[in-house]
Amino acid sequence: MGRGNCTLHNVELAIAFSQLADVLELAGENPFKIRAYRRAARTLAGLSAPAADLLAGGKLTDIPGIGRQIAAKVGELLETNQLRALKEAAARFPPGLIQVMELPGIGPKRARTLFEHLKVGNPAELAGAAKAHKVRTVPGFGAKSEADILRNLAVLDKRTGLIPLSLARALVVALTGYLAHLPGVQRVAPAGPVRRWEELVGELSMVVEAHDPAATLEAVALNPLISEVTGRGEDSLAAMTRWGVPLRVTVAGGEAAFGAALLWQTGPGAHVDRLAALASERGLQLGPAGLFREGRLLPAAGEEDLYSALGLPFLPPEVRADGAEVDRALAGWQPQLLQPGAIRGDLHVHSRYSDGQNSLAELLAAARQLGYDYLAVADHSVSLRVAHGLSVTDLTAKNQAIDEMNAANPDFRLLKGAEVDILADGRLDYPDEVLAGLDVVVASVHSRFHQPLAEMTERVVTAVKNEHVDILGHPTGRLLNAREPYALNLERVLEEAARHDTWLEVNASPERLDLSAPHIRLAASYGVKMVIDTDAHDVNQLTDMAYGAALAGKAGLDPAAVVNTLPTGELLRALRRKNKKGT
DNA sequence: GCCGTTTTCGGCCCGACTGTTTTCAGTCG
Repeated sequence: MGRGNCTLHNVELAIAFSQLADVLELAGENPFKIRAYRRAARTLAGLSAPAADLLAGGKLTDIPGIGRQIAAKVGELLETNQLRALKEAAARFPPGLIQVMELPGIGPKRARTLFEHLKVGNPAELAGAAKAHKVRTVPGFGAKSEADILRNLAVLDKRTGLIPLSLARALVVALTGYLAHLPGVQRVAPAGPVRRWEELVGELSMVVEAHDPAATLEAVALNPLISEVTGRGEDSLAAMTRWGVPLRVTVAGGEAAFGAALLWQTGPGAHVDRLAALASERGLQLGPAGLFREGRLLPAAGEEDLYSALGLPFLPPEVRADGAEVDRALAGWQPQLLQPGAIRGDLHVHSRYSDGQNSLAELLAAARQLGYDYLAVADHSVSLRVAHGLSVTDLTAKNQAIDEMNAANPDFRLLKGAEVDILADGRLDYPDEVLAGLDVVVASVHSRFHQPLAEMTERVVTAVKNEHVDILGHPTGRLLNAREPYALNLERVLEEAARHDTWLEVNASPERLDLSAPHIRLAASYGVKMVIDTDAHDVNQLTDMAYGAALAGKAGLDPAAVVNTLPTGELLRALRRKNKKGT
C-alpha cells in the first residue's frame, strides 16, 4: 500500500465514466460511444500514475482510448468533482434503474420497458410487481422471465452492501494516504476484512496512532469519501462511505496498544475471542486496549509481540478465521505463505493479439520488471469472436514473433500459449497439431454457461483428460458479485485432473478469485497441482498476483504445489510431462 | 466516444442463445 491519493482519484474517475456509460445505455445512446466510456473507465482504473498528473503534463490523450473529449471530462471531474453529462442523463431515470439492469437477462431496453409499463424504478419495486404477477403482463415478458427476475433479485439482495476487494483496497489506500498526512498521526494501518483479503468486503476498518484522537477523528469526518457520520466514541468513529460501505476508524491509545487495537479491528471475532481465551488460560488479559498482567499493560508494540507472548507463531491476517487455526498453531502448525519472489512467472496473460492492451515487448518488459523469469502469452482461441480470438494463421504469426523475442532476450522466456475455449462437447477450439506446437495450453469455458450439471462436468472432464491441456482456466467460471459459477461437479473434475496430471488455475483477477480458498483446499486434498495466474489483459494487472498469493495463503496451500514457483528449466520440463508420458 | 504511414469519415464486437414470439429483439460473452 502507498502511493497516496493517486489511486483514489483514478478509481473515482473510473467509476464516474462507468456510471456515465450505464446511464447512457438506459438512454439508448450510441453503443460505440458507451463502449468508449467503458474502455476509458477500465484504462483510468488501471493507470499507474495519477490521471491528474498526466492531464497536467498534457500526456493523458497519449493513452489509447482517451481522446480530447474524455480528457476534458477528466478535467471537469478533477475540478468540479462531478460530470455535467452524467448529472443530466441520470436525471432522466430513477437512480435504482441501474441496479435493475444488473439482473441477468435485463439490459437497458428491458429495464426501460419495465419502468415505462409498471413504473418500477428499483429492485424493491420490481420485486413487488413480480410477486403480484404484473411482470408477465408486460410485452416481451412471460411467466419464465417473472420467475427468473424473482430468483435473481434474491441473489442481488444477498450481495448489496458488499464491494469487491479491489475497490475496498483502493478506498483504504486513499484513506491511509489521507490519515497519514494529518498532523499528529504517527501510524496508520488498514484492518478488517480488507487486511484479511476477504473476497467481498462489507466494512472498512482503519487503526491510527495519533497524539490527539478527537482532532484526528474530526478530520476523518471531513474526508470527501464520507457521506455521513453514524457514530462517535472517545477513540473511534463510525461513518458511511459514498460507496455504501461503512467505515470504522479506531485511534489506538499509544504505541503499546497499537498492536492490540490492530489485532482487534482485523478480527474476525472468533479468532480474537480464541486468543483472548488463550491469554486468560495463561494468566493474562488480552483486550482491544492491550495485553495486561495483573492490570499492568505489557509492552507490545506490534501484533507479533502479542502472538509471541501467547506462545504462538505470528498468524498473518489472511489465515485468521474461526479460531481453529490458533489451536493448530499451538500444536505446531506453521502457516505456509508464498514469500515475495516465490512466483517466478505468470502462465496466463493476454496480449494485443486478442483482447489484451499490450504488445509482446511491453509484456516482456513488465514481467522482467516484476522479477519474473517467464511469461506465457495465452490469447483467446478462434471461437471467442468478441475477444478477437486468434485464427490458426494469426497464432502461427504470433508464435513466430515470440521466437524472435526470445532470441533477442536470452535472459527471459516468453512462452507460446493459448487460452483455448472448451467447446460445448468438450472438444478444444484448436486442432491437436496446433496445440502440440504450444508451450502452455490453458483450457477454459467461455460459452454455454447454462448447461446442466452432468453435461458441464463431462465437458470439463473431457478437456482435463486431453493430453494437450496443461491448465484448466478459472475452473468454476464465477464472476464475483456478478455471475454465479456454472453447474459443475468439481470433485469429479479434481479426480480426473489428479489422474491426468492437469493443473488447476487459481485465477488471481480480483473479479474472479477462482478457485476460491475452500476450493483450493479441496484441490490440494486431491493432490492436484495449481498455477496462480493473473489473466492480465493489461500490464498493470500483472500485480494482481498479490490476490492469488493471499488466496493461496488463506487456503494454506503448500508452495510446493504451485507450479509457477518453479525456475524456468524445471517449469519447461513440467510442461512437457504429458508428452513424455504420452503414447 | 476514439482512431488513422490507406482513411478527418466511417468503421468499431460479432454471433449464439433465450424467451418470447409466430419471425425476432434483446442480452451476453
